[in-house]
Amino acid sequence: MKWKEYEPKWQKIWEDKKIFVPKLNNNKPKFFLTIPYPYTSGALHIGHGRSYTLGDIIARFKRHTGHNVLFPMAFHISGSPILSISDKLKKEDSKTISLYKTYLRIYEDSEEKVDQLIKEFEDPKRVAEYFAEKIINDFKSIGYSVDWTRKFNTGQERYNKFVEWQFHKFKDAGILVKGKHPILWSLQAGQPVGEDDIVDGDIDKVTINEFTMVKFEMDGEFVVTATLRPETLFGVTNLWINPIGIYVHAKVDDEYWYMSREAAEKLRAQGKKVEVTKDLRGRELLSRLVKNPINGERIPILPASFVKLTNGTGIVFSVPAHAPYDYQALKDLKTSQRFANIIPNILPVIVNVPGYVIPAQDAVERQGIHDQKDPLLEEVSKEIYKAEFYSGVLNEKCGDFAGTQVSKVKEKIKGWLESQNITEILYETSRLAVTRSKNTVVVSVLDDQWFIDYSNKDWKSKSKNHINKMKIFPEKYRKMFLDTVDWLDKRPCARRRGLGTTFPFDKEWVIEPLSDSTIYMAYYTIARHLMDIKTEKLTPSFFDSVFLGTGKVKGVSEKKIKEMRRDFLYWYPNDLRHTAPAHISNHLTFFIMHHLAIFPEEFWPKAITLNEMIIREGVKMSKSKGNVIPLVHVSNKYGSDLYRLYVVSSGDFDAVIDWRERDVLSVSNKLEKFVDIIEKSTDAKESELNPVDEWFISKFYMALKKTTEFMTNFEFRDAIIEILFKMLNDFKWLERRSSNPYGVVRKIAKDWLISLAPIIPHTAEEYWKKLKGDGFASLAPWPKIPKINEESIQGEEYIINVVEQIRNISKMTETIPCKVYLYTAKSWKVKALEVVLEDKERAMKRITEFTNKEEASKAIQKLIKQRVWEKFTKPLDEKLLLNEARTTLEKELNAIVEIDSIRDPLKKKVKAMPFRPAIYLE
RNA sequence: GCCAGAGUGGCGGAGUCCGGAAAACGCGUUAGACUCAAAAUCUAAUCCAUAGUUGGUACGCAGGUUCAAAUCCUGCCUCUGGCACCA
Repeated sequence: MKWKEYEPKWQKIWEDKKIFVPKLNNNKPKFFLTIPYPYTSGALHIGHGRSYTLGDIIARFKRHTGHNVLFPMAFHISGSPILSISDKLKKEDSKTISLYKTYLRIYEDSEEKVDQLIKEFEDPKRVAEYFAEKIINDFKSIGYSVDWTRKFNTGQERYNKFVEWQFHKFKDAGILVKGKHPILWSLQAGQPVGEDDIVDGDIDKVTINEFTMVKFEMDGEFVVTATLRPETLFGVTNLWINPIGIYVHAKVDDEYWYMSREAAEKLRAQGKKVEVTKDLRGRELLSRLVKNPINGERIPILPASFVKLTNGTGIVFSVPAHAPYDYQALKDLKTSQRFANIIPNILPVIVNVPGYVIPAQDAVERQGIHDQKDPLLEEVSKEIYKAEFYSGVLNEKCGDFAGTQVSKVKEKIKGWLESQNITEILYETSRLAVTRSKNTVVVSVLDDQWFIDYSNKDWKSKSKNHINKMKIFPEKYRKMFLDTVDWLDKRPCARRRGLGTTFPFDKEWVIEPLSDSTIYMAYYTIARHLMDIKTEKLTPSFFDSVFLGTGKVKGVSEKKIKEMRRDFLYWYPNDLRHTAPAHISNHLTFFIMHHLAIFPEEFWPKAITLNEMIIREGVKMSKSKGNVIPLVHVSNKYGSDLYRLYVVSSGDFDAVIDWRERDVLSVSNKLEKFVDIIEKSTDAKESELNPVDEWFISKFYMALKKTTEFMTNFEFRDAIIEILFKMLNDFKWLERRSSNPYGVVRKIAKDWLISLAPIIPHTAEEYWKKLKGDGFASLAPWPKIPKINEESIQGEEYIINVVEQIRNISKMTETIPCKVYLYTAKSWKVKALEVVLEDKERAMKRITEFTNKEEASKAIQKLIKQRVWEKFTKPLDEKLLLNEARTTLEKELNAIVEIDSIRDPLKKKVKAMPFRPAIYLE
């Protein structure tokens, strides 16, 4: 792996000569490329590297094609992860300590240094700084052509000022709103919890479900049930309570409610005033009658063991015709003496579903379920729910809602019930969850939450319009963007904890980490200037004047503002943003929509490209599996050019690629071979070209032509197959046929290097210098394609085909020939070929021009069937070609070759066709 | 559950947009060359049949449209990803 030797050298030279730090230049088109800045909580791995590598290849290719390229980078430190790392280290959480020790050992040799850093990491800023610095080195070691002079991190005050400006713009645009919002909350600690705080939160995600609480009146008080299917309220026959469960009687705001003890706690967390007046067992309420709030019907409270106290309010209403659990519980109760006379005996069907009469009963009977403890009930409930939701229609028992589909009317019914004061909302976690410090996770409702209101219709349609105009690659992701715009609603944009920018309109809040990273590409354009301006001068009107050309600025010279405005106008808009598809449903869509909300149209983003992830030996890389390859190991273990080449050659952007050592080795061998050929060619003398040499050069430029197109379209894999893998195969043939193969390569060596330079820049640079190329390979213009000699290609392919045919026959007959007879086609057949090549549609009409019309017609049909025009433009002088190639053929076949000999024992000569000589082996 | 994407040799995958000789490129396997030997490299073979440039079978399952379907349409099965406070 030679490249490992010269890679660091070139990285240093590039940096010293600042060749990737662009200056404003009006003689070239500009190209501004960004990739989301990395989050600096740990070491990056080869999967992250894939996106940055592909982005770098784009940047480099654009430089070759005459663009003035800006490719900057910065770091993200906002949000809770870095903060919680420091917290956990402070609390001496052993898991976190050992995880971070492993991270640090990637970079540090000495254990003392590791211990010292663990101590330092109790300050979150140190975590962020440390990894940012390491990531810069990692990126440099892969050869990324980044302009580092514009780097920053999202915790810096200057950047915070910029984000504040962004939020002022949102406020002006009226898309910043305030309201209630449910969040996951630690009951005992009284604070929000994130996924990383919850036990197994990363494996089994906890989400928030919205239950509807229905209040059933009983003597001026309420028995409160909870449900996910409020539309079934029309078919209620009774309530279910768990007889052995502990319930409470409590004053809730101004009413008295019965519910489980857990429910009381949850309600309190959700902002209700709850005073428990007494505890009671569920059985104490059995047989009592409550009033159905929608029709005044009096229904009994009955016992059921399936009712869970931790779920909802611990009391549910029973809809036996539609809920399998209810149906079964009722059936189980039939044997009970005590409730015999109050058990409802009709099952009111309120939803008509094709395929069912009484859905719950039908399903339970079909499955042969016998009691309410049967686990199959869970499955059956899902089946019924699905069937009713999609194909169910409410019937005449449902008042004004009769005749409508469940799926369409569900939300309406919910709203109606709420407006009638019959129901209230109860938020519930999707599963029971505890925090790492063993606190119960509940849902709390914040009532002063700030949102960005994406539901704005104009904004949505403007966004969709623009997305349709953008270049998105791979194209298949476009629909995902459009869908995201459709379902985006109000989204909380500030949080109670985490690093980042203080929310400008309420200092208790911090701007949420995805919302602070959507228009920062604009910040790059002026980042260098901002370094000499005092933070307090960076007011909203300062940014107005730089980015929008509107505000009046105090304390910053007009000249400076003008310079910044000029830089911004030069570089903006962002020509391309490259990242992973995982970001579509949030970051990338915000990126687009926020630009639309703040900037005029000429500054809206132009294009987005996306690439999938990397797995290793068939399995996902993850910390827990311990199979992660950190980016920092790449340059030592494989070398950067190999990594880059592997990333490109093993899959298109939208394919998940598999890092397999075996394949890496094979790509390494290819690269080695290429380096070897180029190396040898640097000393080779050029000589006069033979036909086979012409063939190779023509093939090269054909490949280059395709490659140029592939590179332009981001089809890097196809590009590398054409210009490297196929050319290496062709070189093998050249080596066998040509008297001076390396001299031939010498002729195209520089062009070959530049065509590969975006992908293997170090190798390109190294040999560019050896070949005495001008300046840097990284900045050299993309090679031009000369006129291609197609005949030389056709002639050589003809010979290759002849060899193949001879081998074929030899294999079939299992004979190794010592003499090979080749016969070329007769001249009238060559004429038939000409006729076909001139105009294949009219060929048969010219049959009259031949003496033997029947034979000619057969020959023409055969040629058409063979589609000769696809490979050849005109007849070849086959006899000449075969004679020229005779030595090669004899060497290849290890036999004597005779051309158009009179000896023809099997009468093969008559079978010869143009391009397909007849063959006889002896 | 909702939304999206994907199912092609022993394997990774081209080809699907826009229907027109499926399997490019790579891996693996087999044989040979070079080696004391191994690795690497090179040469050849790798769906079946065949003195050849030809015929047959095959692109998740079941249908449909068409002269022609991996490609378009309908239904089904399986897998993967995203789903909002996670960066």
